[in-house]
Amino acid sequence: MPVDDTCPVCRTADIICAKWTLLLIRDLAEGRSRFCELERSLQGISPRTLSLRLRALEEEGIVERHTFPEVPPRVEYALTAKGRALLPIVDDMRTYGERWLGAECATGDEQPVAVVAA
Amino acid sequence: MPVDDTCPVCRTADIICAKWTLLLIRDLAEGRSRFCELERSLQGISPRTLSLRLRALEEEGIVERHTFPEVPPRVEYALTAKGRALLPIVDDMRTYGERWLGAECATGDEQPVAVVAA
DNA sequence: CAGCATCCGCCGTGATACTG
DNA sequence: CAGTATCACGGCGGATGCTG
Repeated sequence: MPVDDTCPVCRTADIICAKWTLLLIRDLAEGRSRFCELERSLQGISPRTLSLRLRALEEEGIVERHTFPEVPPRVEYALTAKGRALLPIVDDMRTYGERWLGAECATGDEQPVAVVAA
Repeated sequence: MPVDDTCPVCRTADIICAKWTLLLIRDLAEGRSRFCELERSLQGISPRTLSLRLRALEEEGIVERHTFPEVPPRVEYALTAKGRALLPIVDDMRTYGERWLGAECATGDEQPVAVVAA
């Protein structure tokens, strides 16, 4: 069900549209790096799902995993350049959400502020 | 399972992350407006899903529906201002897809071009 | 042409329990 | 702490058939 593999928009969507993924990237960008830390921050996520997301993003080269051979074991995750390159999208989505999905603006024919968008 | 309703990023994601939605918005932006036209363009979509998407976007105020009382019936869809405000996000996703998901750039530590991002 | 109704299969997600 | 294994469920999306 690839929808359209040749479409760059879809390829990007395939990566970031899974549940929790955007939040995860946001938290990673904000400096959260350890498994339990992310687990707490993304309240409600199951360890299984968090693990799946982290693994998938790692395989995409969006997240880097650093293991420290200590006891107790410590693992830290961080965004790669490819991961940080997603942040403008996240920011745009935040801006859109704030402008158009803030409260009761569902009519669509009034623009709350300016829609200049450089 | 609202993940986080208070997060504008998530509210935006809830809208555009459904399957076909991004393609649909893109096609609408490119001028395609009739049901059968969209159905052909989004090859593989079922009329049910297209209808669901269109309705959902209409309820969000992202798409406007114009009915023409003719025989055979004609209906045209178009993006509202709120819908057009999504295009920067789509563009960013396209840009990201082209830069980072083009072919074999999954390592994440080489940036294909510049990552300036205004 | 532009849909809606129904049925069904799939898989993404969550819950829980266990391991190194 | 940092996960994995297993199970079960819910809902999305597809297929088909019919209507105005």
